[in-house]
Amino acid sequence: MRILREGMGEAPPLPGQSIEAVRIGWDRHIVRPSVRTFKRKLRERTIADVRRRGKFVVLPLDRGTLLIHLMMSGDLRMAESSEPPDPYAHTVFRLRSGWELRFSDSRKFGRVFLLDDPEEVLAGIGPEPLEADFTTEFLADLLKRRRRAIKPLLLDQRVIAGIGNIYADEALHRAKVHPRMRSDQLNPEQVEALWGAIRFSLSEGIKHNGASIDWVYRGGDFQNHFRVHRRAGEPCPICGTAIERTVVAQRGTYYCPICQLEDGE
DNA sequence: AGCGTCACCCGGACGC
DNA sequence: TGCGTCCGGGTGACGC
Repeated sequence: MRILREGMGEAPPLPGQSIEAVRIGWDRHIVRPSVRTFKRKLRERTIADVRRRGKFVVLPLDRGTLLIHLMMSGDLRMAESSEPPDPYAHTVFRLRSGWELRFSDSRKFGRVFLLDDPEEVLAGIGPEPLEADFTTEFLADLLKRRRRAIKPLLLDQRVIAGIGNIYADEALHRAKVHPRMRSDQLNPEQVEALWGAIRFSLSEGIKHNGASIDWVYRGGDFQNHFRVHRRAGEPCPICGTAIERTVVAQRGTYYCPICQLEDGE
């Protein structure tokens, strides 16, 4: 996990930083415990590590664990206390070092948990698709045991961790699988292709520091590498056909009507 | 089990 | 120019 630094110079590593105080500008950022307890408990705790599990940023402390879900407009960055305030930094961890960890979130959808045991929240999340144990056989078995449209399945965090709308669209296009195709209908070649496509798309996103869509700049530029997502009307990079937009499970869905045939074998 | 719908939030795009 | 309205992103609650 990399925490971007705003402005010039290098931010100190987060592990080892101790929290002096927390400022909360939007109470509903804090899911639990209550804002009051959250602030009190965090004072003088030390951040021990920076990890990721699914879409959560995981900050193990000397006692307890912070979980932060950025949703789509959230952003974590380090800034010195003297730097101009960020009007969207609704939750700010002031550190003893004079630095701040700012959770900026213009649309206020993000959420923060302080838990004694992070498994209270993380236990329900599916396997990590970039881990070695996420094999094609594992994916094949998982898809075979369910009968639902492949795209909502990929988005279901209980099934596989960390795939969002962008990555589902990109992976399905790369694997040439129609977003509405039933998961148990994919043939072995399609499963193999999807396995690679999921891992490739997520790795690309990480390599590019994620995507910045709309006006919400989050440091990354993966949006410049989308093949289909948000590209309705533009040519498919494989066959040149115009990319189409449809809605699958209430989510905007972009696909190539030629490469990703609904009943295509 | 899995689908549809709604709520949450707000900047930008669009229409008048 | 200044309004009003709609959209979308991830998730959870709720009803079927």
